[in-house]
This record gives sequence, structure tokens and C-alpha cells, in this order.
Amino acid sequence: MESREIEEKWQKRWADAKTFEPDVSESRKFFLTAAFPYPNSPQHIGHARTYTTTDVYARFMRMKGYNVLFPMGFHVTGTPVLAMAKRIAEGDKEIYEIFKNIYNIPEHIISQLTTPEKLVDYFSKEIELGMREMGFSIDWRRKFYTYDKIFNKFIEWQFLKLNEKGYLKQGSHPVPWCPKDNNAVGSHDTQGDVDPNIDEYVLIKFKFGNYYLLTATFRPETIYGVTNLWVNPGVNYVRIESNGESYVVSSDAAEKLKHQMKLEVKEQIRTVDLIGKNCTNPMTGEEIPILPADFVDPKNGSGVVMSVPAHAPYDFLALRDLKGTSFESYSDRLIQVIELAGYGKYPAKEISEKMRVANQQDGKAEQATEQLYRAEAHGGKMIVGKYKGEKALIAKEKIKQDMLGEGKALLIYDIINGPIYCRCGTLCVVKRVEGQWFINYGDEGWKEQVRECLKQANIIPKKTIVEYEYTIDWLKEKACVRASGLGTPFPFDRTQIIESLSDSTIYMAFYTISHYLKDVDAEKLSPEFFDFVMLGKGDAKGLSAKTGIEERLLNSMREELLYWYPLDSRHSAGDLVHNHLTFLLFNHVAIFPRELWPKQIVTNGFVLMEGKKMSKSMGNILPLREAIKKYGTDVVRFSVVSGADLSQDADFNPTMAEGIASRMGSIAMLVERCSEFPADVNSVDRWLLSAIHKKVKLSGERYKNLELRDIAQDAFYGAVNELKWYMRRDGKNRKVLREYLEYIILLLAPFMPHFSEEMWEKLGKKEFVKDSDFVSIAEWPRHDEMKIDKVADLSEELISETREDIENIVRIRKAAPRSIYIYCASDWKRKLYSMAYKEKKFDVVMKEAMRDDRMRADPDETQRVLQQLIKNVNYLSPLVLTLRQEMEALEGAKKFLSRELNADVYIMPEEKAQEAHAKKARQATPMKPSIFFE
RNA sequence: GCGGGGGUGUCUGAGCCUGGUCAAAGGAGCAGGGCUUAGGACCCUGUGCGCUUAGGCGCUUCGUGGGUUCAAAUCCCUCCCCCCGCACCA
Repeated sequence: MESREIEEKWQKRWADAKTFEPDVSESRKFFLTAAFPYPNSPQHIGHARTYTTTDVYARFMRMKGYNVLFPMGFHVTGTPVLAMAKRIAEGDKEIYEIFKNIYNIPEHIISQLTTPEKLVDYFSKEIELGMREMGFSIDWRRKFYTYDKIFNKFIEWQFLKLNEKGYLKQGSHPVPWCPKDNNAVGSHDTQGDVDPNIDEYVLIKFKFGNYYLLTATFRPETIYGVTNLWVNPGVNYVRIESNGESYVVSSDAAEKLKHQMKLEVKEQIRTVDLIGKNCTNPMTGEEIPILPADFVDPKNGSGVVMSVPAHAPYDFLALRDLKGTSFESYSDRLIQVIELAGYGKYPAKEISEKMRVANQQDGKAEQATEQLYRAEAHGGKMIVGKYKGEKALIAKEKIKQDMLGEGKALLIYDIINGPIYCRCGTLCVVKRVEGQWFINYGDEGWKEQVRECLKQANIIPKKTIVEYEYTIDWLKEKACVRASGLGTPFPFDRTQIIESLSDSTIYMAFYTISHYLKDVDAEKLSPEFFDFVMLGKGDAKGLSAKTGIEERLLNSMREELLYWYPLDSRHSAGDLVHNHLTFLLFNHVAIFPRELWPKQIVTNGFVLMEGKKMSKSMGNILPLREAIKKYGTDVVRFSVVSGADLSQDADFNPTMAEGIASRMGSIAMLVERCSEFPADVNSVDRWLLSAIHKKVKLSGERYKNLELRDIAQDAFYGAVNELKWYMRRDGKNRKVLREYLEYIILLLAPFMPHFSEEMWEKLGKKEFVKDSDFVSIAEWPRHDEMKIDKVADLSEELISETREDIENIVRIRKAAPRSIYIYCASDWKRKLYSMAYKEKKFDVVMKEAMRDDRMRADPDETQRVLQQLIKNVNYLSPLVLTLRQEMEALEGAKKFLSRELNADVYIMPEEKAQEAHAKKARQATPMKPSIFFE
């Protein structure tokens, strides 16, 4: 049967049997969730990593006997789909290309996706289909979208709670902004998807007649070294009025500043009225000239620059460029402010000359600046001013604060990776939004509780704990509403929408009741309703009367929440630790009592495509549904979770996928043919059984800790290798093979559910494990310690190593033998072996050996053997076979060895060696028989 | 800058916590052989360098440079390089 048919067959059977639709029951429960997707494009193979990890885990826990709930919803909150719908409606070529070329969406469908709702609808269905095709054991009854009315009510309630606790606050906040759209811009709103970076500038006021020149700088500490100001003669300057003061800035800067402060633009200022005149340094009181320079960018900062030629290469260069002009007289003045090891008094001069920067237009000026700024920030020390002796970096902050306090400076924000343009073509600016709402994650009391919450949770992988701790420490106010987007209107200002990272922090609790609410009028879902269902406040009867929701239903919902909550395991990719997952902790702590805090968080790495990161620009995105079609569900499932350790990126490549498929084929073939095997008994049988029971023993713990890669190696690749070896060693026992297969199918079921179901069915009535209609709900097997057979393991090791040894000899001798004599070491050597293993030291062992009659009889020989053993004392194993066991093992493999080596094989104890072989035979040691060729 | 993760043989990738069994698993690639009409798939063997007509020995190697130790890919320190995150963005 084709793999597609097998997949559909079992997916249908699971659905018909409602295998994955759990309700409240007597059994112990396990509730796990994965971060729900944002449906703005079809999912690719990378998305499958988290969901498959979650599903494998869900399936394992189900087999362990838990009542497992794995629900799924869709996160549609935010602005990206808005921007996308708009672009489609406008016929934006780029976006058409992406959908057409990468995701193979037909053009007539793309052209219909002109509203956010249509986009969400189309892609969420697409994603759901993909998830169903992947065989994820999701309870789809509980699906919801974050713009559903019922969900909005839930989030509203959450924010009322946050406000009650005092965790919401208002303030001003700088955001990247499009003046035309009147909206904050995210990376998806900009041309080229650039993410705007905002940084603060200090604007320093230099008195000039009745007004001030405003210079923008990142380095206020260099104020002591200012020799002059720069204006660009080719730029328009204007006077602006704000707060009763007059400033001169470039007219571009004035436009930007409008969004951050109240101001009026007054008359133009001609540069000829500035250049050559003096102004006053507010820190030193010194009179300094205003000079011309081309490097000054009117769009950057304020369009006026303070010149610190000792420490800023551009300033030094611009001054040097004045040589030969009427301003030449100013060009030699430098004032040192910062002392820097490895540099003299004027680092900017030194570095410019060393790098041979030609002038202020030279590209190298930028490099020099960057290099010097970094060095000075790091190792620079102030040598002037109030903070003399302090590190430059510290002084910078203090001087900034001082000047702001004294009214000598202003703080503004600018986009530092600009210019960035909105998709509408307008240059983006920074806007200071007043009255912005925040969730105050900076609250120390709150943080303290979150740290406790973190401590009681099981974090996988362990090494991410520090990242959570770090995030908890640095989190401060987080803006939680936006002016536009899909989602939930903010209850304290309904013109605002709750931002997407803020409305997805406790939604897991909503899954427990979402399926009850499908037909409930959202208007009935008052705060009291959620108080009751989520927190158990109030009584069902009163609430029923008030809301009109049946009392029985209310009680069921409360019961369901208490049954499923707390969340037993939360899954996402590792990148969400810094925001979502930490927010999840914060909000659970704020809303829920301690006993409902999340118990475990698991994060995983991404998926690479043939070693490279998937990206639209590289065009190497493999859409999930395409991958399923091409390679089959179970191969895809297995690839994405077995390719790397949990926290590391897994690589997907076709070669590996083919390798997986072909190994599945080998297993399938054995399942198919198993019953044809005879019942011949062979020593390798015990080894194979030992191997499978060892696997069973190990894999339970590994599944629990999500060590999926190790299981994959052992239970899949390892199993196929073992089966191959079994055949090669002439293993032929139907029962043994069958036992192995029954167990291995169980172990593989969480990874490869469709394949495993099919094999499970093919095997028919189980003889060694507990049977069940579906392997998906079969009981997790227990190993039989009695079948873990150390002797069988050692025997097999002996056989394969002996074979290798013989091949080595053949290779070096370059001549194949007709007969091979294998001589096994006498038992007295084994006794010596265990002494050597125990004592490790030659003289100690030798002394002990001399107490043994056999060994004392031939001290030279004893010494010779012991020397050999001690040489490899670290290789010795705690247990070795006896002479008889060794003989039996090799005897059992005689046919195998004879065939593989194409020679007659004779096996005997070393004492029985014929005269001509005796010398060689004596070299036998335990687990390393001596070999003689004829 | 701050925080996190990394640098291993042709490539990929384990090992590092808990030092010795590590010339270093697995896979890919490459080479040889088997199977096959042929190719693919599959199976076997080899794959740091050198020596060795008996399973062996020697040398060099795990970003750099030091250190600790009888012994270091593994522990400590220095430096270099790469990746990711730093928020209002899903």
C-alpha cells in the first residue's frame, strides 16, 4: 500500500474512533499545548518541528496511560495580515511572487485574499489540513481564533484582573511611525521588511544669540572637547519654537521632531548667518565657532553636529578639510577628553592618519569612527570635568542626566538604521506616543513570584533556565496595545487593540472550555463568568441566573478547567523564551493560584534545509504539505525531531529522508515475512532479545525527557542495524523476530504513528505484548530484565570482534587462509583478568596471582599475560565469558565465520593446540582468542 | 554593549557536565568489492599520516595560546572567530 493511503486510512480510523478527543474522566490527565500558529502563510517544514515534538510527547504519554489533551487554535492578533491583505488588494507583485513560487498557491486564489479575514480563513484552513495530514493527535473540537468574540471576552477579563492587581500603567513611549498612515510600523509594514531600530540621541543646546543651536549626539561626555559646531551649507535650517525656547535645526529634523515634542516651525535660517559666528558651549561656557562641513546629514539627528576632533574622526577630518579655506585658522585645535590606552592625546587624529582616511567623504571614515567609538566606550577614561577618572561609558550616562536636569539638553529618539520607508512610500519617523498602556513586567514583587514559578516548573532543556532568569530580570514595562490590528479591544480604551504577545499568555486555560462556548452568546461571558470558571469565585446558581447560562454547563466548565489545569507541558521553539514563554509565567502568576501554575516548558530548535536557514529570499522553503506529499508523513515527522538534539537545529535533506524511508521498508518487509521464518534456534537469538529489552528499558525515560534524538538513534537506526546483524548471523527464529518486532513497533509508534499502526495491524494478534485496537493507545511496554542477557551480549561482541581481527590479519598478510584455527584462552587467564580488572596495578595483581597454584606453576607465562592485560587495563570489562561460554559462542557462529571468511574454521581451547600452533595459541586472552591461519 | 549558543577529521555531526576504553560514534561524500543487462537502490569493506607479509606500532590532530594532571577534545585562564535575542514585533 502507498504511504499516502496508509496515512489516510489511519487518520480516518482515529477520527471515527474519536481517539484524540478526551473528556474529563477518572484517569490521570496530561495537558500539553504548543504555541498556536499565526496564519499569514502556509506552514513549512520548520513549523512542524515544535508540533511534531509535542505530538510525539502526547502520544507517548497516551501510551503511558494518561488521558491526554493536545488542543490547537489560531493566533490572528496583530497587524501583519492587515498589511498583507492590503498589499494583495493593491496587486503588490512581490507578495504574489512569494505565494506563487514558494507556496504554489494559484493566482486566482491569491487574488481573493484581499481582507485580513479572508487571509486568516484561507491560511488557517491550510495549516489545519497540514496538521491533520501530519497525524497530530489534536482535539480539534476545541479550536478557536483569537478574534472570536468569546475569546475577546476572556482576554478582557484577563486585563481587568491585571488592572486590579495594579499591573497596568500608562506613560509615553517612542515608536517607529508612518506620518501618512498615522500608525506605528512594524517590520512587515516597511519596504524591504526592515525592522526599524530606535535609539536615543541627546540634543545639546548651544546658545546663539536669542536662541539655541541643537546638536544631536550619542556621546554627551565629549561635550568638554567641543571645538566648534558643524552645519552643512547645502542644507535648509529653520528656527523652531518649543516650550518657550527657540532652536535652530535642519528643516528635516524639525519635521521629525514634530512627532516627539510640541513645536512650531518659524522662519528659515540662512547658513551664512551661522557660519563663522560664535555660540556658547553650555557645559564649559566657552565661545566656539560655527563652521561648515559636508558630512553633516540633515536627516540624521538634528542636522547640527558638535565637533570633537580629538575623539571623532569625522570632526577631525572635516577640520583638516578646512585647510586652505578662510576657516583654516580653526583647523588645528583639538581638546582631549578621554584617555585611552594604546592611543596618544588625540585618538581620532591618530586613527584617521593610520587608516589613511582621505577626507570626510572617504568610506573609511565610517570604519574609523566605529572602531574608535567602541574602543573608547570600552576602555576610555575621562580626564576632564566633573567625572574625571570615571569610565567613559559611566560618565556618558551621568553627564546626560546632569544636562537633562539642568535644562541644557533634550532627549529625542531616532531610527538609527534609517532611512526606512513605509510601504506607502513615506519616510518613517519616531513618534512619542502619549498615554500608551503598558503591562508593568518591571514590578519587583511580581518578578519575585515569577522566579518562584520558574523554580517549581520543569524546564527542558535545563540550560534554558538561565535565559528565563535573565529575561525576568530585564523585563520592564511592555506596551500592550496598538492602534490597529485584529484582536481584542482594550477594555480601558476601546479604540486600542491588545497587542499580540499580550493576548496569548494564558489562552491555554481557554482550551479547557472553548468547546462548550461554541453556541453561547459572547455577551453572556461577563467577568463574573470567568471569575467562576477560572478561579472558582461565586456560585454557579447565582451566576446562572445572572448570565442565563445553564448551571449544569457552568459546573461542567469549572470541572473541566480544574481537571485539565495546570498545564503539564508547554512547547514552542526556543526563540519565544525571551518574550512569550516568560510572559506566560508572569501572567499565570498574576491570574491563577499557585497550584495552577504551568508545570513544564519545553523549547526546541528550528529546522534547516540542507544545512541552510530557510528564507523567502533564498527560496529554499519547503512547505509542509509538499514535504508530506513527497516523502510521506512519518518520514517528515521522524526527520524533524530526530535530526538533532532538542535544543539544536535539525537539518532536513532528501538523502536523510530517503534513508529513513528505506529503513522503514526493511522493517515492513520483516513484519510481512516474519511468519515465514522457521523456529531454528541460534545463539544470536538471545542476543536479539537482550537488545530489544535493553531498548525498552531505556526508551521510557528518554521519551519522558524528550531525548528524541537518542531514541531515534537507538530505536530506529539501531534497531534496523540489529535486525540486519541478526539475519547476517543466520538468525531465523520466527518467535524471536516477532517478539522484537512487536516491541519495536510500540517504541516507534509516537514517532511514526501511521507506519506503526499499519505494522501493528499486520502483525495480527500479539504474542508478547498487550494487544490493542490501535498502537496509538496501546500500553507502553515493560521490559523483561531476565531477557537482558550479558552473556549473550558478550558472546556477540566476541564474535564480531574476532571476525574483525581475522579480517585485519588477512589484510596485512595479503593472503587469504584456507583454514582458521581459533584458540580460546584458558580459564586461569580469566581469573587473572578479573584480578587485573580489580586491582589495576601490576605488582599487586602479580602478588595475588602467585597465590594461585596454576599461575604459580608458570610465573613467566603469568607475568607475560598479565603485562598484556595491564597494558590495556582501561579497556578491560567488568565481566568476561568463561572458556566454555567463549567456545560455545564461537561454535555457534562457526558457520557464519566460515562463510564470511571463506575458510574452514576450527575452534578449540589453547591447550588443545597442535604443536605447530602452540606458540601462537598461547597468546589468547579472554575475549581475544588467538588466531592461526593455514 | 548586555545575554545566550557555538567553533571537532572532506562535509555533517556526537563526545565535553562525570579526564584515561578517543584517531574520536552515526550519517553523507569518496574509493574498492558484491548484486544487477546497466544505472539507482541495497549489502560488504576502506577512508588523518607513516611503518608493518599476523590481529600491531609510531607520529600529528578536536578555533588560538598558556596552565592543571601520570593522563586533556574533555577541567582552568587568555585571545580570535561565527550564530541568535535585546521588546511592543509575530
